[in-house]
Amino acid sequence: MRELIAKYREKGFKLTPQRLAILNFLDGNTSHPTADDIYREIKKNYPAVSFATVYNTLQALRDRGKVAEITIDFQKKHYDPDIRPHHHIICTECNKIADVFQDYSEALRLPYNIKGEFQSTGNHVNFYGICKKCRNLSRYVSKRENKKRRTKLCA
Amino acid sequence: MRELIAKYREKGFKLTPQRLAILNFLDGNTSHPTADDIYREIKKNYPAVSFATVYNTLQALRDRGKVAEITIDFQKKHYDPDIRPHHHIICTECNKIADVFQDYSEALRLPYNIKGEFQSTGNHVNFYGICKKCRNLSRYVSKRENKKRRTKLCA
DNA sequence: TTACAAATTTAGAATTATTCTAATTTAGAT
DNA sequence: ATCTAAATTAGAATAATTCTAAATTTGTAA
Ligand SMILES: [Mn+2]
Ligand SMILES: [Mn+2]
Ligand SMILES: [Zn+2]
Ligand SMILES: [Zn+2]
Repeated sequence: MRELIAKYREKGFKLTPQRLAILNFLDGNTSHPTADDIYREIKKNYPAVSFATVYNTLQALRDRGKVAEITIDFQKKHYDPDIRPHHHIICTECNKIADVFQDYSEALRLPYNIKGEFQSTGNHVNFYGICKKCRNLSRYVSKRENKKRRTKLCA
Repeated sequence: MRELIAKYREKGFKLTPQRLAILNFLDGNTSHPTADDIYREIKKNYPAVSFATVYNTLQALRDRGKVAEITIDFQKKHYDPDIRPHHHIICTECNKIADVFQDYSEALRLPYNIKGEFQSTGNHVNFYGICKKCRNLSRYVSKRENKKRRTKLCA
């Protein structure tokens, strides 16, 4: 945490109590929170905190490459304080997200027709699945609203 | 197109002129349009068409597994009338999206720790890159707003 | 054909996530 | 202690999407 502070103080990143709370919440967090998740958490200790502050801080961190936004949820952005390259798996029942640390770059070669059109700079894999908890629940629950499940282009 | 109509008429899917226009626009379309793209296109021939109709139709198609939504753009949903399993590459400069038809499932094995927690049902790869057009442009344009580029968890 | 119920269309309001604004406060430097 | 740039705040603005309720249309069956 000490180092965190030092790390951010450079580059005119002012450290306010609100920001420290946000930084602290994010540090080592593997839950991929949304802005709202963060807001509700920070509000516990800083009841006057504003939504704008959360967004401002996230933008500041994002612009400095300290958090990543992940494209996995249709409704809202999720933030990831772990900026090491990695992938994600999301439970299609409860939307729980987990990290997948594994480099597939070697295997993810683009087909020739694409290589002519695009110069690839990176890749990110979204895995879909059912988490353990939901798998157990589904024993007792009839598979309702199956038709409403989104069509995913899953391989 | 004849078959398209027959295909949708089953299951109480009523075919209105507006829907036919949408179906027609989507049929074989590889541009991954947003709801707004579709709306603006349909409006050319049906100036009175409503946004709600576009969304309603997309929902109906989605619920019947006839179009997929793709998670690649932070701002809005893109729709894909091609529901064969495939992946995408997006230009980080102009957001152009292209299809990547290649099955990487064999290589995309989950690490053991995840296998215990999730039962995987599918995967989707987002590639990032620069398209040919933007690559050429960038010769003449200074690399502005480089700092504002989002941190992507690219491998 | 005609009649009809159920599905669809529509304008506009509502909702939700995110960004912007402008006045006030605060952090960090001197 | 002073000062300025940066950060905070409430609330308004924006943008994508969904909802509502009344009017219209479709497909079907008499
Ligand atoms: Mn992660
Ligand atoms: Mn596609
Ligand atoms: Zn789950
Ligand atoms: Zn491009």
